[in-house]
Amino acid sequence: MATEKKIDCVILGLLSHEDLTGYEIKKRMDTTLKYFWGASYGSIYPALSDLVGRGLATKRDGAENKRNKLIYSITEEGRKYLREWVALPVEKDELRYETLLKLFFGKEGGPSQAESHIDAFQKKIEEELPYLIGAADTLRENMELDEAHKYYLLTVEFGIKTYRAYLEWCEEAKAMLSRERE
Amino acid sequence: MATEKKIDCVILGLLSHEDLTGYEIKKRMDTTLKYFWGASYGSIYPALSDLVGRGLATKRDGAENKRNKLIYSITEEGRKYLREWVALPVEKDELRYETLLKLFFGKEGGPSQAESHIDAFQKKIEEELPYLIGAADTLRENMELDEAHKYYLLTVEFGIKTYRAYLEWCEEAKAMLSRERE
DNA sequence: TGACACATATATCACTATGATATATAATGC
DNA sequence: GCATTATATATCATAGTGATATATGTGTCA
Repeated sequence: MATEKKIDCVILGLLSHEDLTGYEIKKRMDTTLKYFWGASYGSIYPALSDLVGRGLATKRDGAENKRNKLIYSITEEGRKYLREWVALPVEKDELRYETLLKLFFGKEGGPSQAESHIDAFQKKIEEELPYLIGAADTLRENMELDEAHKYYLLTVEFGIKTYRAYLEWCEEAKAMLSRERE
Repeated sequence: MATEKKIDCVILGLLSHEDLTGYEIKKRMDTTLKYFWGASYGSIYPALSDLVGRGLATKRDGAENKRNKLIYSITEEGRKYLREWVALPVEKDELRYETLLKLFFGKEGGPSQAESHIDAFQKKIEEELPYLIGAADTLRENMELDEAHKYYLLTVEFGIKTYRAYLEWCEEAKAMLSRERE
């Protein structure tokens, strides 16, 4: 049980809250989870078939419309698997920032190029931060509606905290670069 | 030129500073770069052969000892390739924190389990932060020795800033969980 | 009402990278 | 002298990405 595929665990986690199609799972990944986890269709759909094959999820036809909609639910086995995985110690926390990689080799392009990479990074963070703040407000207002909300809020506050630190760093980094340029 | 393999770019970046063996490249990855990038032997060795095949690096025998030591250098072509990649806009900055994923599904294990995941995370950060602070001090003392040092310092300061934000979050998150438990 | 764009929905595939493992030698410690 | 650790290269099954193909429903505006 030490080598769970992460994709299985994320999917089961999402299914533990509500029944979902593969497409909806991808949407959750691209909105709610994207700040700390990601997944592509190329892993989601095969994983869903596999989970059904292992009895951790079930598939039913969303026959209410003409679309080829397949709705997945978690089974008791699946919940057990999820609980066991959540209880295990974390294996890896990984940050993979191309911005920092390019900055590390920034000598190649010089200070003004480095600054424009920082600018682009800063702009992206500034755009995303309001969504995180909005999400935190919504969750705080609806804390009592679902026990899961307090855990969601924890991860959102992590995002807000780090994004604010990023923005501080952006200003300091740019100041340092322009100071050096004189 | 829009779909460079990242592994090629990191290796060329490291080789732009000094000649290295595959083993030494891995060591740089596991120490200096690990805070924002990673790579395994399984990608480094094949990439080195490939870079030589494409004329972006050269290989020579480190015959000074009996070990099968192969030393790689960057070529002019390789430097050009590196400069072009550094100039291109960043494609992806990705955070993949299993700690946050488990916390997001924290309802499954309850508050005390969530707290112990936060504790483990906090401990790891507290252990690593002094190294980053030490690295920043060393770099600041030797700024004039190498033009690259100011870019290295930029990435180290990013690490320090975010790690401090992480530690603040840990305390707040644990306080929130214990408040909720009453 | 027809046409166009966009969102929904599933599926597959070439390719990138990981993580584990195998193999062997040099250096270090006791 | 022996064991352990560090150095060093290489390979492979597996996980996951990103792009692409295919097709249907939905909104809109002329």
